[in-house]
Amino acid sequence: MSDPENEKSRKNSGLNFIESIIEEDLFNNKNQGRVHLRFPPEPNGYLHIGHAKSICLNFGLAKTYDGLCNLRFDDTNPEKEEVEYVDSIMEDISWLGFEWHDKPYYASDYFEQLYDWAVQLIKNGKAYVDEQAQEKISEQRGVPTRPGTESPFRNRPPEESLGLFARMRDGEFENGTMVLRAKVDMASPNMHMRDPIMYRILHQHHHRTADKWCIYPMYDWAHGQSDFIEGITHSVCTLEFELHRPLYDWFLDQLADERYRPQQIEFARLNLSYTVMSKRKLLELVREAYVNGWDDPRMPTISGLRRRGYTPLSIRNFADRIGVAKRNNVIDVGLLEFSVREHLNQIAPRVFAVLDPVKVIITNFPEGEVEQMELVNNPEDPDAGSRRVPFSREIYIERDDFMEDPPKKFFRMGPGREVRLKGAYIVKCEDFEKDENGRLTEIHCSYDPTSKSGGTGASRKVKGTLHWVSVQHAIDAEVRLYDRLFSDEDPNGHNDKDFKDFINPESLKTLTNCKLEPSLKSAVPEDKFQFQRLGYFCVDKDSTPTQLVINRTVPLRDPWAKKSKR
RNA sequence: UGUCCGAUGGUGUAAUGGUAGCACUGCAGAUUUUGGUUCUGCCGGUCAAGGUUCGAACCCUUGUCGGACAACCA
Repeated sequence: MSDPENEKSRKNSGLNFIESIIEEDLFNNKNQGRVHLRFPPEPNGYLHIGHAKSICLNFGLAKTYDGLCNLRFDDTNPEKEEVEYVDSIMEDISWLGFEWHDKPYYASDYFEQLYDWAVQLIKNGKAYVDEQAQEKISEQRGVPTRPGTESPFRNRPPEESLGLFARMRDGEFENGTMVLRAKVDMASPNMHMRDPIMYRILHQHHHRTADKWCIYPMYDWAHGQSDFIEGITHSVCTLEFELHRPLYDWFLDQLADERYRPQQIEFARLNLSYTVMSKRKLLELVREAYVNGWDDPRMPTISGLRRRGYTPLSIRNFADRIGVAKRNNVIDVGLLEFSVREHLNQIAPRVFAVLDPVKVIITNFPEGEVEQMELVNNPEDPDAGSRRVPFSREIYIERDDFMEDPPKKFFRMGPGREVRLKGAYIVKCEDFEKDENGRLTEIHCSYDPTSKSGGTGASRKVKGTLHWVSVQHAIDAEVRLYDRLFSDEDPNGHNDKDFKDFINPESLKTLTNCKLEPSLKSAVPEDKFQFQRLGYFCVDKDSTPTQLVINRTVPLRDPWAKKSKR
């Protein structure tokens, strides 16, 4: 874990409900006082901010209770899973700043053990092979309000099931012709207890076990037993598995005794406003090219946030702040933005960048002269030092920083108005030029030579301070401005519409004529800056040695923009 | 008309029978060579009704509302 000093001090208030459970268990010396968690992703997609909540929870719990946390790939469905995803998941967890215990674990490593246990269940009359068609089984399962009916194969002799199960494994049967079912209770009000399927036949290559298996265990059978094998004490998952818990416990009843037994605990998943969070929907955005890949900076994926310029600490702080509970929640995406700003404010060097440049000529400044202005790199960090920024007769300022007919509260440049060029001189607008379309092309100013930063005339009050870049020293860049991907707070919340109907057409604006101060020349991908007065930005991996490409992570808070919009 | 889970300011989350607090947001002000940061203040909440109790957000009852469950997905 990097930079623990910056980490928010843990728990100045009460415990969350999972911490309460763990402390209670510790007090009772349950499981010999061990605390062992696990993060169990299915490698069928990229990790997103919702997973980050779970990662921070599980690894964080292990850390605070001096326990362990495994990374376990829940790879029991070869139809959807790929090594590409395994790799990205490991990269993302490491990047977030967590280390898994020992090595990456895989549910697929337990296939043999799971098979043996399944055989044991059959022998004990707790499981049977069902030869009915899928539709038949589904029909017999009934509905939540009505009990199901038993399969005609339910009470076949264990020897018969044993033989069939072995032949299933040997590949004698086609996909979908047979399943192994647990014999629980077809009349249970809990659908998951109505003789759930433990194994299905799937003649499918697996990314780790290759073609060794043609039967694969279902989630309910694989997951709890994997926890059991790994010695997991607290199996933390999301709310939708609540109804699975009786089955989780039922399977464990067949194998475990009171000396050690993992416990499933469910918490409410993260929902973010203006965002979709399901892997299926994110996949859809990628496949249908609404975004440019899983790591598109507009994606709520960890890799997208990384490319956007988020830091691991900012995400961890976010996870701390949102808390953990069982009620459904929607977190304002603004809280995530607050968390990056908070961290970037501490660490990001300030630089000058003009995104929409307009030329200013300082008419009384000597032609050909260049002054090196000393600028502080980060007022929040005295150790960040300072740098020299060249100033000359022609500079760029932001088009937005000039108004021909400004309102009284506009503290920037306008005809006859004085503004300070940050770190340089106070200038006064004497004149401006426009083209035939009325578009501003050039501003003429005079400067006060005594007003140089630090000089005698510099202390006088001037309403506005602008950033600037010297024309002859400027480097060009492409800057990508991102906005939320969806224009609706809850893109999933409309029964009559698809979430993609709410994609924000302005979620990406590309600016190609941006001017940066020369110190940015050596910047490399993932370098982060505050473009003074604009926001936090980072260098994108699309940059080339001759062309910088820069992403806007998040704009600065801007009360003026908010006010002037009204 | 089943089972399970949940309900505290706009959004989250604490208080575990004893002053409803914190964060984000919003609003107002101070500081500021970033309309940033920082600082100060303000607005704003226990789903409802009964019950237990000296005392209830917390315990009990009933109701209301919301969510989850009917893949050979996880």
